[in-house]
Amino acid sequence: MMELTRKGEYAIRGIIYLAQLPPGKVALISEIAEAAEVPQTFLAKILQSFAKIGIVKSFRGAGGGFTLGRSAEQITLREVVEAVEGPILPNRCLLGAGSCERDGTCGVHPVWREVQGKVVEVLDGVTIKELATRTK
Amino acid sequence: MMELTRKGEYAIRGIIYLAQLPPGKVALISEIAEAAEVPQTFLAKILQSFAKIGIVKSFRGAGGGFTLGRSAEQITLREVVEAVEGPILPNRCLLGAGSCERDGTCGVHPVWREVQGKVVEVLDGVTIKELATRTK
DNA sequence: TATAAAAGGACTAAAACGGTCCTAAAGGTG
DNA sequence: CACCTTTAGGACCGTTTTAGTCCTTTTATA
Repeated sequence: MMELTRKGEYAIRGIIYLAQLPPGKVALISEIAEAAEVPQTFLAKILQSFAKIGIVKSFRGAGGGFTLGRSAEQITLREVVEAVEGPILPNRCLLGAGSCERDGTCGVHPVWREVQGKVVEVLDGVTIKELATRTK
Repeated sequence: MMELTRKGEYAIRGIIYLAQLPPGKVALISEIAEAAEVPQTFLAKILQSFAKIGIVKSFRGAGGGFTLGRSAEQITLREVVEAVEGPILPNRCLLGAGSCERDGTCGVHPVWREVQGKVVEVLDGVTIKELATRTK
């Protein structure tokens, strides 16, 4: 249970590759995909969605490509994972207030909240910078 | 991300119901399903699989039904969840040794291991007994 | 023997996953 | 301006997982 999808895996690999580049360098999607060993068109979708929320910047046309949207130490693993997989949410109950009618009566509720808290804490504590320097 | 499936949700509800019964009482699947508000045939499958691994005991024929396989304080939430959803595994990497060729080079690996550890710790720390007394 | 359960197996609709492909738009270059 | 390069967007698609249902068989009781 709780498995990261390929999409998430690919997203992380791609972003780490970008973080390992000399600052300011623009990388082609083809280059990133090859280096990260990820299907190119699939990665393109992922990075396009990242561009929308500012995690990466994209440039079209000749000389275009992708860069990180911020410095690597300002991007957390949590951000990347949530951007692609949605919020860390071990149970639907935890969504909005009232999203679970059993809310008051269900004793499992606080357990899921704790799990959520721990996972968020770990993923928030890791930056892409750290991952980039540790990897490879 | 990391969402429990309905199957997992139903399994927990069903087992909590059993834990709330007077010790030794045998409950019909129809009774459990109704009380836990779970589709009966679906819950039947779940409890049947639990019977195989001893989390519950089942009895056929008239007067039959289900009971807990052990006392509620000896069943952890982790056990129930893993029985139904498989092992807590935030990333495939963590499976067997060598299941991930990037093993040595990938800096994300230890993060997933930490996530796994925290989640397991929380779920292992909660017994069905606790949930049963807290619920309702 | 009839009846009351659970057990097992086959089946299914719908959603999510893991992509591909094609066209359009935007930005450089001669 | 025309052409080329590169990302953006949308449609599509096969496979797997989810979330069940239904029918038959086995086991136990009365």
